[in-house]
Amino acid sequence: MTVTIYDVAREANVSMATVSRVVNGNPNVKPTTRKKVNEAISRLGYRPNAVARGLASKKTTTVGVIIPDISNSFYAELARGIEDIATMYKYNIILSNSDENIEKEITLINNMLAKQVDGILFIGGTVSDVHKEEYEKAGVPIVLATTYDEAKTIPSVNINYEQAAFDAVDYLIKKGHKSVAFVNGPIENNIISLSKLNGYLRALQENGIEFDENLLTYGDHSYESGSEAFETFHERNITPSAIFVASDEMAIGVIHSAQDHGLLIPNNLEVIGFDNTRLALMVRPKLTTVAQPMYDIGAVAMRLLTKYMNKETVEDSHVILPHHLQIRQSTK
Amino acid sequence: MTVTIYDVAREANVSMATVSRVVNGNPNVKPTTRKKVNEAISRLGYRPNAVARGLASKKTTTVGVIIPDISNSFYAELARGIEDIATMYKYNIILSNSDENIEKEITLINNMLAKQVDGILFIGGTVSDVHKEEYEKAGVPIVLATTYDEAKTIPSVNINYEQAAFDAVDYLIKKGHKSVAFVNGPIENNIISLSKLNGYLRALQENGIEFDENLLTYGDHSYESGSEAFETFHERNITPSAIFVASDEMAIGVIHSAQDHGLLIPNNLEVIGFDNTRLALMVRPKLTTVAQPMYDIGAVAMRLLTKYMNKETVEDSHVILPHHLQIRQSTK
DNA sequence: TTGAAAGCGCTAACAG
DNA sequence: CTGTTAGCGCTTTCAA
Repeated sequence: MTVTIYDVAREANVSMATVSRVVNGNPNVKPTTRKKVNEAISRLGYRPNAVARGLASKKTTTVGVIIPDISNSFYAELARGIEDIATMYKYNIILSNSDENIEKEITLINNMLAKQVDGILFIGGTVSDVHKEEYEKAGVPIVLATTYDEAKTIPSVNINYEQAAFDAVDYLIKKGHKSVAFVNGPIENNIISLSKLNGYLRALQENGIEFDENLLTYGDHSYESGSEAFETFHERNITPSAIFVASDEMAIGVIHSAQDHGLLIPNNLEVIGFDNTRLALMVRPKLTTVAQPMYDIGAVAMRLLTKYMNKETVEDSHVILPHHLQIRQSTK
Repeated sequence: MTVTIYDVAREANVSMATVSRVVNGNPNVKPTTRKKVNEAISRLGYRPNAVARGLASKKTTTVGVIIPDISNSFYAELARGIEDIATMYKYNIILSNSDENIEKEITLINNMLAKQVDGILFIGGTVSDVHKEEYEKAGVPIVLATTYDEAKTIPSVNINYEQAAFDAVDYLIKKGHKSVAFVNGPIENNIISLSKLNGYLRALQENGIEFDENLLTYGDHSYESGSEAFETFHERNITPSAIFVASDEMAIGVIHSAQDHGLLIPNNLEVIGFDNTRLALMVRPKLTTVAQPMYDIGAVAMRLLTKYMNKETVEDSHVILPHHLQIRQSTK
């Protein structure tokens, strides 16, 4: 039923080794022989069995991608970058959602390792000691994206989140705002949210503004939690003139909630989001936001992983991609 | 270096067959033996090699998913449904983007087949005769989602797109609109867009309204193309009082463009979108739209595929999931 | 330039 | 209940 390398060998009157050589593009094959084999291959409709190949060669040309949630447009964009580069380098991707749940993550890592992936891309989430242990005994290269381990021992691709948050808040303060609120993402166990917080704090400090904890609240990056965040400020009886929000979707929630309270954006309230997802352009007023090159982060991370998998020497194992403040209509 | 089933067998003083049995949960193992083996396994940190297993058993517990574009939130949501069910049934997913490009699709199918996937999920795109040929010689089950083949020989999961479009347009007409415009998606080679067009046409006909080709235009489902579509109507010097748009993102483009022309939504113009993506709730006015259960389509398609892979009998190979008109603020 | 042969790590009869 | 023995389809020395 299935045609194997033996069938081709017989059909072409050569040994299976020769067939293997032509299939793998080994140059040590006489052109005549190569032609003969290729003809046999197409005549029989032979398709090399990647599983057998993987077993024999110990390479599967498959990488595991652990991503928090593919239905989140931020990660979806990242995934596209990963996949495009993977395809370019002839790798396939096994994609799994972790929901940033440590147990799931560990299970996924083990599952992927069992499938003999040649490398793993770990997106978002926190890198705990448990992860590190797994990675050490993994025996395949790992690259992190939009996250990093505290000790920075694992290669990673990120932007400078601290600086990015600083830039946004500093911009607001420099425009004269004295009370800039901040709606951050979940901070427990999240090194990225922590960095953003640090950037916020530093911007206050460098501008001689004292930190007011009433101006800080948290959401889960959803639109709804953005609305709730604004309500929280409202209930606290504080009316910031500017709000920096840790993601676009939440920022839009904040804006709509503010508008429901009769505020005009940006005249009564200026808002800056984070990520620069497609969403930022699809709302009115268009959202001013910290632009993060999501596709590129995925692409660069995958490229980095290919280097490790090919045992190329890597000059920079901790890539920081540029970010910028994309000014639009939610700020004056 | 890597610990194999042999190492475990030696460590536990049993044969490799016995180890294989306990690893695979075969009941024919004396509890004492099982315990002994399990201890050896954890002592050695043994992890079964799925590639070797796949070669021997001819099952990889991996399915291929061909999707137009994972960065598109519609497909991303669908992918999440697929992945969740796949995980539930212990399958992994190899995910690849096709951009609805036939050549890529064929390449992907062959690549996945080479990797010995146990089944394939084909999302969106057109199912041509070329596809069918590939599928026939594939030897593994295929399920289509948000598309179907003309002859309906391949199992599929969809909503009734014709009826869905009809419902939206009929709703508009019944409200008194005499000229309802339609911004459709690309129609060449796209059976779904075609169905929507048929639904639009039928709604006109059943309500005794003559079709006016000036009221019909096309976009590529992007926000920008939605804006352009409205401009097209404007240039044609026609001012529909209601527009049905084949996707939410385009609908929002239409709305913003209309607003830029001074129109009030929904007072001067009513708009209905399609899909009910998260987006529909994140704009003001909130978008009235045809709700399509994206997650469920993915989930059901994956479930259907598992049935075929397990050779279960399937009662209904062409699943039609329910849709409904979600009324919000972009209609009166 | 080609072939023979030994695995890769596991499953699955078949015996016992 | 357990062990023996063939492969699964391919890559990869090693010889020739």
